[in-house]
Amino acid sequence: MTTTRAGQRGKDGLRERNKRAMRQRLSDTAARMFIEHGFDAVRVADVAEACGVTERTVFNYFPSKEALVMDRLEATADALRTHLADPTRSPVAAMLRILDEELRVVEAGLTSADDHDQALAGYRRFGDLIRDTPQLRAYQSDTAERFADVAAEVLAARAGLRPADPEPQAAAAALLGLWRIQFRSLRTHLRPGRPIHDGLSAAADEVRRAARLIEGGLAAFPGGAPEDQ
Amino acid sequence: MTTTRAGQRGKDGLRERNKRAMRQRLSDTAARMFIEHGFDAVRVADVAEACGVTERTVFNYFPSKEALVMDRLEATADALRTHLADPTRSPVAAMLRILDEELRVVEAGLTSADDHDQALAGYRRFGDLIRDTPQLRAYQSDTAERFADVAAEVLAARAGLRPADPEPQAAAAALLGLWRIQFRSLRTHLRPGRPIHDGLSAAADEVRRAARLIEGGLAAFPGGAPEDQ
DNA sequence: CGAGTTATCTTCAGTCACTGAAACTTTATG
DNA sequence: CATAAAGTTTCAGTGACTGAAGATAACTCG
Repeated sequence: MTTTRAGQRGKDGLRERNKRAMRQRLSDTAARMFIEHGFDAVRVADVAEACGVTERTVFNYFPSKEALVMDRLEATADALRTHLADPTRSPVAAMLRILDEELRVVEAGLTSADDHDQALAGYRRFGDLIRDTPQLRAYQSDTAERFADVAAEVLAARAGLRPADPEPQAAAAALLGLWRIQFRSLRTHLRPGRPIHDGLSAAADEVRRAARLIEGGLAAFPGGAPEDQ
Repeated sequence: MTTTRAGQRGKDGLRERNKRAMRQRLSDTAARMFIEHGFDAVRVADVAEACGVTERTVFNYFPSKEALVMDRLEATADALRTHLADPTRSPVAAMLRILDEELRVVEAGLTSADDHDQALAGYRRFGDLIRDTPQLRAYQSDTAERFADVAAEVLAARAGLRPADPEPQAAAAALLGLWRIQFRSLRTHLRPGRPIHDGLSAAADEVRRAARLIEGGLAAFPGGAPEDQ
């Protein structure tokens, strides 16, 4: 069994580099084409041809047409596992930390571009693509559900409960709500012409408002409960 | 334009009856076949053949293979619109009411059967089918997301906010979490051999525990926040 | 009841995502 | 360089889903 040497397995090597490059190229090309012509109007074979490979090769890299562009979400699951487990912060505080980190990633991506407005427009078009494509929204909500399962697991471990117990489940659902709110809020407030930092803090504000509500409880929902009884 | 007379449009008539019967027959047949052989092992054409119609006809009745068996969920959206809007109850109380109603529907369906254990086994197998079929889970979480949008809309109207505001969004996410918990809880506690009413109240208890948490706020999450600071 | 209108079903031909297997090419290793 | 491993292409196929045109059933009205 002539196997790969332990010293360089997994990282360097021309093979690995090519693979990462091709993966990125496929994803970027697909995003560009989907944005320009619409998700349904572009066949996987088209993306493949545009990258000079076979359709089969695309499916060797990505498990589905949707994953071609939604792959980026997968990073969040790790963040959930890492930060939610920290017992020195409340679950809501931990989630806010995760979301703030994502915000900073977005900020870095946008401000590092030559033309901020152009970068913003690109970000926004990608958001539009997701919003306008049922299959991508479905993919996203499926991902969110997996996130919720991860969160429930971590929270249960913190609290000495089982993941299937109602408290971690309910808490996970509420926390994942914050994630969605930030996503939606970014789409709302990040727009060309508006300063990036401005939009980001507007989004962060809305997330904080939501966080305050679920931290303090829906009993405080405006116009909600009859006070007495 | 010789159009249908107003007096009987939409309800009676042999045509409408046949249509409803065929729809039910397709759905039931599909559920039975999916449960027996697995979702992927049954082609839409198989379901069609078993019902003596063409594959094309199946797709005239249902927009997708998944909808063939997941159609039943759609009723819940109406309940959300109706009950969540009631301003005399808190959002959580209103949601509990909706969930309790669904519980009673399940109870009625199960206790009305000749053999309770058989009915329970059938219910459970259907739950297993959903749990074991990624495409059906995806369909369900997509449906849940639409529910959340409805809930956010209604809650925003109650509170004099816009549906996109963070409070209704966060509240809707938390409330929909309760729906999922009840679903999961029913699957856990409803099992052949256990009295139906027993399983139902166990499920109701878990939902109430979750409701208490989100009503009072995640600040009370066990082992959660450091008390001071 | 019979003719005409309309809704629905069937047939047919096609698109496209996705998969498995086998031949072939490129990269890594001794 | 020889050889193994990994990656790519080619090929052939499955199955969900769609549009269009013709056949059939059900409803309307005279």
